[in-house]
Amino acid sequence: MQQKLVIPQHRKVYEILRSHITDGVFKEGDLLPSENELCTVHKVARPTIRKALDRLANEGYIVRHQGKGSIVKGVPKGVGILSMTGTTSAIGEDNLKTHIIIKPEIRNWNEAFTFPLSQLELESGCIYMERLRLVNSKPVFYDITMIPNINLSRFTSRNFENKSLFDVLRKYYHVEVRGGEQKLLAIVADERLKDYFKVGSGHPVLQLNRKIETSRPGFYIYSQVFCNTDEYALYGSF
Amino acid sequence: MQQKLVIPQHRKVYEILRSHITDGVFKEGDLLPSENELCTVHKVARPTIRKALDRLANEGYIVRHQGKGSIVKGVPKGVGILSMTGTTSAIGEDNLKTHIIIKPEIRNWNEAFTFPLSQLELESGCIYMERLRLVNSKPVFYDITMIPNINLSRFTSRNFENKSLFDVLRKYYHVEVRGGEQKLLAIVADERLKDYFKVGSGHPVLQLNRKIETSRPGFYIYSQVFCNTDEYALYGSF
DNA sequence: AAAAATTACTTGTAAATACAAGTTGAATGA
DNA sequence: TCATTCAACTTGTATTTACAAGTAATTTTT
Repeated sequence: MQQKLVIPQHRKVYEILRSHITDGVFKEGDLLPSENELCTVHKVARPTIRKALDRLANEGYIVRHQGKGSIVKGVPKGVGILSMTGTTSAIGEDNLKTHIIIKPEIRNWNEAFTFPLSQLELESGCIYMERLRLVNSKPVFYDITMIPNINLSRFTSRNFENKSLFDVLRKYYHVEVRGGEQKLLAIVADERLKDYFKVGSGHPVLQLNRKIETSRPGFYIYSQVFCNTDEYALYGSF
Repeated sequence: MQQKLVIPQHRKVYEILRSHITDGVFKEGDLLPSENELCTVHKVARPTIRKALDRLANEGYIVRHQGKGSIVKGVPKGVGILSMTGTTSAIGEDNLKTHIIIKPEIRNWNEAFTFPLSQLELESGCIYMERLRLVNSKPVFYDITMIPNINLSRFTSRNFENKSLFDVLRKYYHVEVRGGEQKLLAIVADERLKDYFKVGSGHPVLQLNRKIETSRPGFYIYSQVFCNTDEYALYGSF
């Protein structure tokens, strides 16, 4: 089966306007050309233009005001760790340092935190690693990552110091992250976390259990992240 | 200024179909009546029906297939509280009971948790309420909600027991939630939380500070939610 | 000069019409 | 019987037309 090769007009207009916003041709606060102007420019009828604008408004690129016009709101703002895949993409590389606690090694697994595993995943074994992440030299994240050992040759011999795991997967294994699910809870630091985060007894810690979908069907990445939110609260937008 | 009293047809149709899905009249997997059938039933033209269906599809209630029809997908539940606006939409009405701790009342405010306030918001005062949410008869959420007192006539006299705040805002005030931002952290239960959640000293609690955007420009809802994640972890997909 | 009305825009809603394109099952043919 | 064709659906795209309603600046009136 072929790709749909005819791209509808309203989609073309959407793509054009969208790129004009992301590229800065239209900046935040700007008034978009009126619907009728856009009609003549793109040589389509108003409902077609409106369909494109509907989508832009829906995605947060613009806000429309009856009687005034459509005002550019800019690119929908950055998503924090709660809707992102890795720590690096949320915090940024500059302030983030990584200590490898346990280098990637092949293990058996029985379960991935609270997520059930498929037969194939169980049989393949997992690549296990533990990392401590420092934000501005302070330990904030401690994460355990488990990846099914499927088609990842020489993975355990790669170096992950100060590198994004997901960049490696994308670059060398063509595995792209698509989304995922996560469970959040608050716990009390155990001995290990007290040691890593250098905190006292009874210290609250935020825990995330995540199952991350990839572009490879049936290939999931499991990770468990512990956060010390004393100084850095987790941020997310939706 | 008056409320907008004329509700557009496409909106009415949307509300009807949506409630039919949430109430189980249409169940998951069901085939919705065809667009033309819906036209005759609701006595409107097809573009009007399509606009209602567009929104339902966009919000994940239905999936449309060219040549086949629109298939009901159910209440978009995949998204938990982390990407949703209220507790009700994440947990579902059935298992959720609400105790009003402080009924909506008008107050002054100096700050909204960690979020800065605009001049207008400060001058308008806020509607303040506190609620305890029970999931399967166990206290799990305790939330403080602050809403700017702008154009919300008779709001404080409404009843919010076991009702979704956001449904009320949508239905009676045409305020729709667009998105928002939130900060998450883990804390130790204070005396108040220990009392509400019936937990002992040193109990970890998950705290969310949220600023929620609405369809009204400049109108934000602020809420602070405390969760006892002992039995129910917060769930989210991205 | 200040208030009110007008006018010329803007977006919002709604209908009627037409055809394209995907799906399905029944009728038709070999 | 089996495969093909066809007809009758479905949703998708697009135009044209019309009017409602909000906004803002201009003009007129007071």
